[in-house]
Amino acid sequence: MSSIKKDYNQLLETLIGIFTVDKGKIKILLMHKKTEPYKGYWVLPGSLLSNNETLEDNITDVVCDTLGLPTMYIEQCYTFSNLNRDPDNRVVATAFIGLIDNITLVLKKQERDEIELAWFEINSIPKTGYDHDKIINKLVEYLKKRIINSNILKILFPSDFTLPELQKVYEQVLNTEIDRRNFRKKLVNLGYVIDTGDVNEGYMGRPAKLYRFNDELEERNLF
Amino acid sequence: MSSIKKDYNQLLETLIGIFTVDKGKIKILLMHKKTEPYKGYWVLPGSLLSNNETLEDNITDVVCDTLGLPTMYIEQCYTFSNLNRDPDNRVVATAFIGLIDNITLVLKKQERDEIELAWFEINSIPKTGYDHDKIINKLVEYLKKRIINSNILKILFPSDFTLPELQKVYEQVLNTEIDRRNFRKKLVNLGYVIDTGDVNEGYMGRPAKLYRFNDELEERNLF
DNA sequence: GCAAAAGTGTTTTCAATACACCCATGG
DNA sequence: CCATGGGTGTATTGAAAACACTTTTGC
Repeated sequence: MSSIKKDYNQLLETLIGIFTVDKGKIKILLMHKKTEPYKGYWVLPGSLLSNNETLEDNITDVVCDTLGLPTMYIEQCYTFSNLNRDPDNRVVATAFIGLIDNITLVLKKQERDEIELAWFEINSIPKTGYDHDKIINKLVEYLKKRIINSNILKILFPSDFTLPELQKVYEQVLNTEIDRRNFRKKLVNLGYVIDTGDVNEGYMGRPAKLYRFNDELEERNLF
Repeated sequence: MSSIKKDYNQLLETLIGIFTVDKGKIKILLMHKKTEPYKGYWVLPGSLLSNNETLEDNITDVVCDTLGLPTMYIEQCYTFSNLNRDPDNRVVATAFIGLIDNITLVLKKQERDEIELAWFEINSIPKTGYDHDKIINKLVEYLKKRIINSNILKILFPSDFTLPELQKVYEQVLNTEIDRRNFRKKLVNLGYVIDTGDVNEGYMGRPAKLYRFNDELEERNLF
């Protein structure tokens, strides 16, 4: 067995792209790297897999313990195995997406200072280390597909969102403009969202009504 | 570095579910295991990842060299990392799907005899070794989603298929019955398939017309 | 001529699209 | 009262769904 392990010996790491929506903009959480290699660049949070944990356990620990974030919805996306992803070792990386709504997030943040984290709009990714630009691209495309083909937006919008905000997300994902009246008709008339009766005051212009997703609705492609 | 490798030292393997469609039935290719553990059980083909290859290179070699099959369309699906997947070692497995049309397949098969392979309908999977039943399930679900959300059926039906055959595939994937007239209307009237002018003779009943997919059509959810 | 399987047309319903004006708030 | 952004209704088009009979072949 030990002879086998010499020829077949890779390191395995997890990486996570944590996404949220802030004022209708999809954002990803990146970490500022403080050590070489790629010191000063931005990278996806993650860690090496040890022998006594699953990939999912590992990435959950990264989110909760290392980043100090609340537990959140996580999905595995893709495993990257290019030979020179990491300049020092052969490291295979399994990448995840994590989703957290903006409200839950604000409540629990800022418990730790030794790690510098920042949110970036997915169209304005800063200079990244390793092959993380490629991985971020894949994660963003994966997220977009999932938003279109499933109802995971419920996770990013647990309650009390406005239709203009939701529409902006769909416009980013679909890369088109959507007619406001038709968007509203679709979501409200087909029963995907429910009027909470509250409105979103304190912004410019007429206050927007607040909605929540209808939980009883089956998963279906909306667009 | 070597101290790190002691704590973080996993084996990584690839596995592949190769799918085809035969007379409207979706089938998966499994391998009869000739050695312990799980001797006599059926498993997904695969191999351990060595240090100088990517997962994709590795699984392509399995398909072409080990199984003696033609190169085919391959997609990565999921990475399984449960601690006791393999009774002997900690092995993390990245699973792929491969798609091959029945015609190409028949032409190139049977070049090797030392490996026993067989096709199984996805609703009649035999007794499997390791956690491969769970992995097969995931691969089948992944394939179904991809069939619904993309146009990969073009790969399984490169040309000259009948609409009743294609309909059977959709019925398996969607787990519903589809009206023959509406199915035909949708695919033909909306330009997804094109009448080749040939027919499928030699079977019972009226011969079915042969179609091919319209290559110029954009990816879209049909159902 | 009978069994097996495939092809065909019409009507109704509902969602998709296109499009312009009015309303509520903050400053 | 004006700027900003949000809400609303109608008409048209096109696809989805429901539904029954006829055609071609093998035996």
